[in-house]
Amino acid sequence: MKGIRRLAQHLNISIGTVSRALNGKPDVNEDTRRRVLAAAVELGYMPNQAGRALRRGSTSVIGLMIETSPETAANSDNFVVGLMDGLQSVLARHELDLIVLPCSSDEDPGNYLQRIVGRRLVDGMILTSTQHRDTRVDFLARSKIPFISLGRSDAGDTHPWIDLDFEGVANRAVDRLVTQSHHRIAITIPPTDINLGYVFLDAYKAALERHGLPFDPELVIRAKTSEQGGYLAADQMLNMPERPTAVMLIYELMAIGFYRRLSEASLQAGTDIAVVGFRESPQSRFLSPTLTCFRLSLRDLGIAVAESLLATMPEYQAQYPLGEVHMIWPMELVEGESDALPTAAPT
Amino acid sequence: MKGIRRLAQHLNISIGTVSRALNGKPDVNEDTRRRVLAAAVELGYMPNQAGRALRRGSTSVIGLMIETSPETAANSDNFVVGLMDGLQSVLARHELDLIVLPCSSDEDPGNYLQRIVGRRLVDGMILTSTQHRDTRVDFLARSKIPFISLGRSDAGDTHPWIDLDFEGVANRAVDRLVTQSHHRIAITIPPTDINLGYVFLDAYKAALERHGLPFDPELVIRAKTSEQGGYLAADQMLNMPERPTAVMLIYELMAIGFYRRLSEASLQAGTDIAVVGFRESPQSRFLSPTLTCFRLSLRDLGIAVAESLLATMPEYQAQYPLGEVHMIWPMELVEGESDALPTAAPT
DNA sequence: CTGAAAGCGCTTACAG
DNA sequence: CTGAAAGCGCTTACAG
Repeated sequence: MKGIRRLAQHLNISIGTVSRALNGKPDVNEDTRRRVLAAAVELGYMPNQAGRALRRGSTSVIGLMIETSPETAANSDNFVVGLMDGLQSVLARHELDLIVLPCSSDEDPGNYLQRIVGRRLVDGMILTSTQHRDTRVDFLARSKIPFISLGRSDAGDTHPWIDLDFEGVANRAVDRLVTQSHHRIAITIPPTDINLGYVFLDAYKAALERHGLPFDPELVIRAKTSEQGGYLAADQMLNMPERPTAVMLIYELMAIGFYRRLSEASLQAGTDIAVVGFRESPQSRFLSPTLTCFRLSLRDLGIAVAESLLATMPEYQAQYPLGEVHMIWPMELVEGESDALPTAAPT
Repeated sequence: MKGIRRLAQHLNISIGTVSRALNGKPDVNEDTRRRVLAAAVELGYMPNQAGRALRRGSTSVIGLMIETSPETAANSDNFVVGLMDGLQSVLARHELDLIVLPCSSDEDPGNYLQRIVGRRLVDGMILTSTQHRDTRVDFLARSKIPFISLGRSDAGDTHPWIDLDFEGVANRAVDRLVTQSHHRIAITIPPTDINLGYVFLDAYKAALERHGLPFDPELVIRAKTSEQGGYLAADQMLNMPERPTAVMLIYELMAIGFYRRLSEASLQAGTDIAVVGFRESPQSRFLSPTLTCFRLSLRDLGIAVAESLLATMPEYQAQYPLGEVHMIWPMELVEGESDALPTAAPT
């Protein structure tokens, strides 16, 4: 005898009553409920997930899909782990559990997701590393499972998403650099099909145009979003016939490699070339020079993502009347030393 | 009509035969099997996890528990994400899925684990951030669920574990520094009860003793395993009346903050103070000066962890006859510039 | 080789 | 307020 049956036998009542007591149903004698709850703790009873999910038709589990290929591992994980606490703080209100679903580099993300969703492992999904053309989005929309993506895709506003304010970042970075008299401003974008690369590039072009600056495709450097990518980006820039005087890095960790390459050329960020990073991180504050970048609260973002997901789930949408969320998450400029040119470069 | 029933109806055969065909049972007509497999793909059928798990009594899911408090998030995640690909490469052989179970900072890790295991969400568990006195280990041992911990605990060899070679690292680091004529060698250890702090400290003491150097408790600096922790550790060292000439940092990211504080004092690692980091990471290679540290393959470690876990599971142990694994994972010295003192300090 | 049936551990209408 | 029973979607002895 095990599970709820054992508990019921121990108390000498039916399993139905035990279940009702445990699940907080109203029509249970208060004394019975107390006895059941006490016995559950005493015997360490936990309802079997499979039995419960099968009967209920839902799992009370929300999945967060990440990719674990060595490249993405190096970047996005810090970001994603930072989100989790915020996500869980919302989900915990409703006794929903968060599980992270890592798609290995051996498996196609689309297939992986199909397996997870097809098996009904989760009630809702959160996607990360959204691609420009992302088949996962189409699949989830077709399969009617509640989901939200962290990042837009070319599917536009046909599904819930929250994305970082790449436009704002590009605008303010370019404004700031132009004010410092820079007019050859490079950017790095990821070499993959991740959507943020597209968004950032467009925003950069628009910002240049606003300032009447020409767009030079040579100044768009495709580089891995890693320390090494930063190193190689710096290398590429140093070898340009007409060297840019400023650069915007799309990932904060790239700054470490970028700085390294500069130092090998006896150059320094801030003094010899202006560098603006993307997301503020512990690293950015302790690098020398400190990195000018943009701040956001990962916890608050996690909370917003979770609430926006719940807003699409029938059982919870009354509590989160947000509709289908399409949201740009603001980021705040943090001034560092990396673009503080003491004397503005002459135009 | 849905699930396996729909598939069976579509093919006009019984659900039993469908199940047997899908699960590769031998007593199925090959033609029938082909038709079933084709129809499953066509209709996008995936067996419902709850139904399958309930019937089988096992989930085919392995859990990897991590902690998502802001502090641990900053460190261990890079490490853990790096493991995942190796873990999955082994688990995939047996159609086992890896899920990551993040314990939020609001919840007690022991309670969290009890909930997960009690609900039978997974067939086996991998623990990380093993504490010196780790109640999770005791709980898992009592509940008879297969598990392995990444890191030893004070429970000793009563359960499977794989741990990094802190002893070897401490030995080689001290040897190397002593050869460079250092005799005041500091170390940092985490301010928490995580077991690696204990192991590292013991190994450090033993290494000093081997060289006939006195142990000075003042040289053991408790510092957060973060950039900021590194910064504060450097600060503390600089203010010591008798300043250490070398330091071993227990986490690689601490070097960034450590370097920053040195640069604020117009000092440099390698020239003014020898720094040895712990695990090699992309950062360590791109810092200036590059960090002397120790290399390991996270993928291979992940493979070893997964295989050692399977070795404890009845269905798989014949394929992985490793017994109960207690394993120290070797690490290889990577020479950097951070402890390359051009002129040895006089004794 | 295939089908009919039992049963995994729950939750929840339904009777009483 | 409680109990007995049905049934969620599977897998697997058991018959044939």
